[in-house]
Amino acid sequence: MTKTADFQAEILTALAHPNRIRVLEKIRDGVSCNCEIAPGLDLEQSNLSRHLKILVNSGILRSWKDGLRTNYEITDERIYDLLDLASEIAKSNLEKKLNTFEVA
Amino acid sequence: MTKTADFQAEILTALAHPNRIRVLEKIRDGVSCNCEIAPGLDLEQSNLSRHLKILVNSGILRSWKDGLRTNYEITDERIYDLLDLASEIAKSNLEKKLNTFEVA
DNA sequence: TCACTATATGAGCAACTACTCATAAGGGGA
DNA sequence: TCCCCTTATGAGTAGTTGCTCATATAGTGA
Repeated sequence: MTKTADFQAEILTALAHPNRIRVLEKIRDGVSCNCEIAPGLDLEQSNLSRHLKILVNSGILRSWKDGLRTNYEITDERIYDLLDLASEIAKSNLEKKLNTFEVA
Repeated sequence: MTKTADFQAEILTALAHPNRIRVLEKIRDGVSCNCEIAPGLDLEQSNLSRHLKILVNSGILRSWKDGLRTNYEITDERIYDLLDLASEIAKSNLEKKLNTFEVA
């Protein structure tokens, strides 16, 4: 009874949303408080708050309060490696589709 | 307007299910037909068929017919690297949780 | 041809997700 | 103290997902 797949799926599920990926890219650039993450994402404040909560609950982010602000930090830099890999794979996928289109 | 995040999320969404991860682990050691993937997974035939379809539609698997059988093959070996990374990250996450438990 | 086998798909469903609007919680400064 | 600011949460909802049962499709061999 492999439970590994369940744990892997938990991480991947938390990552599998475009807005959460964008949030992580923002945090990657050193930004850390909620209010700095928001600009450019076009998300309702409550919606962003929930996405962040999902990332914290899954163990991908760590958060702490600093006065009014809540700050966020990645817990494991390998998350970025994973996202980069996903990006490369997605790119190859698209290139393959393009090729079959041109050949057809 | 970053669309990259959408493509990344597409791949990750396809991977983010324990049963699909188990399917991919089965396929990992080579080409496989539906009937070889099924044993041990405890999935309804129709359910397995739908999971496979999701993996094909997302470009993760390639499929072809051979008589009655349908065979499946990974399109990009880096998918396995991604799954391995997810597994390592998940493991560290659990270890961290365990530590905070012991310290508390 | 007919029966058998392997896979795919239609329909229905409970559960879940992402979202929005409205409100609550709680710190900071005048 | 009172008001303002930032973040979190309750409630409601449309859309999606994963699953099951039943049926359809299509290749194979007698």
